[in-house]
Amino acid sequence: MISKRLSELRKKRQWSLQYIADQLNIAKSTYAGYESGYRQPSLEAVKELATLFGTTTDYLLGVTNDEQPTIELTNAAFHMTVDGEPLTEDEIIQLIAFIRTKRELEKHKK
Amino acid sequence: MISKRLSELRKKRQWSLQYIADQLNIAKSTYAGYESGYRQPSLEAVKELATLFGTTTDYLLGVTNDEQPTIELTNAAFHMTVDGEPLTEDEIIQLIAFIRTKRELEKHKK
DNA sequence: AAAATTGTTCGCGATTCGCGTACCTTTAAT
DNA sequence: ATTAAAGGTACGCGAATCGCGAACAATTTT
Repeated sequence: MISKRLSELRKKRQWSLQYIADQLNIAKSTYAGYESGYRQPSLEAVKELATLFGTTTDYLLGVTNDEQPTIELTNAAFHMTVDGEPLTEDEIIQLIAFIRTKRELEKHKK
Repeated sequence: MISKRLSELRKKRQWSLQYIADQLNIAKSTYAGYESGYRQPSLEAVKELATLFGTTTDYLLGVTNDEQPTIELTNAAFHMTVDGEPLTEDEIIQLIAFIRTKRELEKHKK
């Protein structure tokens, strides 16, 4: 799974194997091994690759299929901030209501 | 890092080494090695551990420090949904404005 | 078409894995 | 209090896997 993800991400960015190897300070053949599935990257390498590609380790490992995670706001199983300030329970509720109301209005406009 | 995280999460849940070992189908000593730092789990094991603990691999690996990720809404580097429907760019902008305005009003109320 | 860059594969030595085992500590049962 | 059971820690062993360098093919650049 990770080999597929790495290969996709690298090609999308048009980066060479050598470039990535240089960024992580590993041999080209080592990184090539990750993509071919011949080798598995260390946990440390996985972290660095996620950072380099601007994605999450969950995506690289295939825990999730979203390169940028998708968040369902009605499941408050996570924390949100605006301008660094955490949202309160109430604010989240109002926010969801705001979106729902707006959508309801749009629907009738048609 | 991962050893520290695993240890914390397990203790918080009051699970035994054996219990986790059974869940992942590995030897108790193998999992114990993860917590002591004597061994590193395979990528597959990391995935399963994240699922078992209901957290993310990013947290286990120390990419993030939030067991439940914190999302800054003004960085739209991710996707959001309400009732399964993705939010549009505009909706996000309005939503942030909504929160900011509300906070501004609160401030003056005091 | 020659040179340079990129990508693929593989053998080697070194490292690290997972397991079983042994042992100590803590908890539960009698 | 004594014993049994369960939880936790440490380590040796054989097997598996790592990272690297090297050799070579494929592609791109000059």
